[in-house]
Amino acid sequence: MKIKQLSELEQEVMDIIWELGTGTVRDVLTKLSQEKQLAYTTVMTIMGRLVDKGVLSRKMEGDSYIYRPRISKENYVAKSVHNIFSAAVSSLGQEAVTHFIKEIQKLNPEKRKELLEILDEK
Amino acid sequence: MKIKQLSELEQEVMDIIWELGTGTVRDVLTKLSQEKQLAYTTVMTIMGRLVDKGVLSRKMEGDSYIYRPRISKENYVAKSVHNIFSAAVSSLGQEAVTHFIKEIQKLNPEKRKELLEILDEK
DNA sequence: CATTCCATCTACTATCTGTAGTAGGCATAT
DNA sequence: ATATGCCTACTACAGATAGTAGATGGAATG
Repeated sequence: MKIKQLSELEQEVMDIIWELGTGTVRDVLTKLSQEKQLAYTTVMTIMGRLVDKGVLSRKMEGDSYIYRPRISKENYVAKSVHNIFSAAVSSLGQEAVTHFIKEIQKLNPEKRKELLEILDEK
Repeated sequence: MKIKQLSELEQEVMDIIWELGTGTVRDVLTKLSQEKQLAYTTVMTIMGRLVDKGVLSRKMEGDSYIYRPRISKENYVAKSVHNIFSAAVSSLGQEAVTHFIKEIQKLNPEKRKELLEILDEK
C-alpha cells in the first residue's frame, strides 16, 4: 500500500477534493482559479494522473466524471509522513531522528505539549 | 544557505567522501565498486554536480583533483531534516507534525529516552 | 612509442511536472 | 436541424533531474 509522492499541483488538487468531498474537473478548476489560472485541460491531466496514482477514483455521472478521494486526508498524511520519515532516516542515518525531534521542539509550546502527551500515553 | 536536496547516488558519494575525509574520483569509484559498477566518468559527473551544488570543493593536487566536503555530515543532516520537515508541514499541514511524533515514538525505547532528554533540556 | 590515467565536454535516455491544444461526442438554445 | 459550447480522450511538448557514459586530448610511465 505504497503511497506515491504527489507533486505540488497534485497536492493542491487533492486538498480541494478533500475539502469538497467530491467534485468535477470544473469544480476543482473553479476553486483553483482563485489562485492561479490554468487551462481546464491542465487540471484534467492532473486529475487523470491522480486517478493513475490511485488516490482519486471517478465515476461517470450524467455527462461528466465525478471524482472522489480513495483515501482520506488523514490517512494520506500519515502514510506520507511515514514515507518521508523512513526515507530520511534511511538515507541520512539515525542522527536524522534527533534533528526531527529538534524541529518539532522548535514549534510552539502547544505542539510540544502534544508531543509530551503522546509520549506519556504509551 | 539553502541546501539542495541530493539524489540517491549523490548521497552515496557524499557518504563516502565524509567517511574518507577527502578523496579523488578514483577513491570514490573504488569504494563504490564494492556495491555497483559504474564508469569512472559517471562518478566524475556526479562529483562535478556535487561541486555545482556547493557541497563539495576540489583542489588540483598533482595531476588530479582532491575533493573534500564543504559541509559536515552533521550540518548537512540538520539542514536536510529542516528542509524535509518544513516542506512536509507546509504541504501536508499541521497534522503532519503529530504523525512525525508518532513515527519517532515507534522507534526503540532508547530513542524515546533521548527524545525526552532533549525536551527536558530546553 | 604504447599504454594508462585523468579532466573536460558532450550526450543520451528516462521520468516527472506543468502546461495545454485538438478532436469528437452530446446537449441545449435558437 | 443547426450552431454553439461544454465534456472527455488523446496527444504533445518543454524544462528539470538523474543515471549513465563515450570521445578527445594531455600527461605520465613503462
